[in-house]
Amino acid sequence: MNIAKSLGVRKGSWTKEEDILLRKCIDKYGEGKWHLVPSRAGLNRCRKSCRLRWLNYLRPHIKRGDFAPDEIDLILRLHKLLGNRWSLIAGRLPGRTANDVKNYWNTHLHRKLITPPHEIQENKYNNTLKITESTILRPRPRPRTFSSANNISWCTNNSMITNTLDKDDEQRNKEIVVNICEKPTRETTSSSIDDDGDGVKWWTDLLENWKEFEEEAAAVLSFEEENKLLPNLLYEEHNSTTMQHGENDGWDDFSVDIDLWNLFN
DNA sequence: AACGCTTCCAACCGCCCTACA
DNA sequence: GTGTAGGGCGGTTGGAAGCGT
Repeated sequence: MNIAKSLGVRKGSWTKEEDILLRKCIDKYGEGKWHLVPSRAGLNRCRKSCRLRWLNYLRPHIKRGDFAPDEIDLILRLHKLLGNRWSLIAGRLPGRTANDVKNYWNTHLHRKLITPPHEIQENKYNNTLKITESTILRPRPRPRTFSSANNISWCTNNSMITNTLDKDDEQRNKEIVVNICEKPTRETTSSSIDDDGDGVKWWTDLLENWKEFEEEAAAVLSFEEENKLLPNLLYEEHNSTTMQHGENDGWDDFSVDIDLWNLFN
């Protein structure tokens, strides 16, 4: 049963007046205590609706408009590393919200990744996804978040990574290892992007070299298996971050706080 | 101009995690 | 240990806007 409906809570698009009321309320009381926000602000909205409106639209410094090539590149790389953990990905893109990133992925990048480049070219004006057995994506296990750095122990053995995952997940985890070990340079990244100004070449290369990726990843994985290096690598990356408590500067809510940016540079 | 189809994105939904009683 | 409430997340939806015919 829909509680919102049963209580007569307003739904749908927000009006300017509602935005003003919500903004005033947050200015006055600060973020948090969302259950109190509707009454404090005088809004006939549920707490979740208020929170979402603030986080995705009203919060200061939110960037709107097209994604820059650098941002697209970062999204592609982070998605390869993290999967659909939009809040983590958005945390690495100043001014972008998880919803923005998710929407951008679903409307622009996802389709490109699952449609071969020549088909995109051919279907320039009608490149909708053909639903076939091979293009239907199975749902993934819901990603878990970890509340403290102590939980870095999740990677103390490789079995955790592959336990509950399907084949796609295993593939992605191989890629994680490749990413960590190779640390692709910024120069190669930028030049790939600049080739077409659209960030397309990077993933085209990835698709073309998929076999190589697989082979390298398999080799690295078996090496890891023998030497148990992955946990140490991650742990060192984690410890190498020198940020003091409270200095996260917007890089919030990344419990397994590997410095991802460093991984890419 | 009108219609139908597609794309985009703001907002909602349901679930999970954590804290606390 | 159990139940509950609040916060947060990813997946999905619905309507507006854009586009082609």
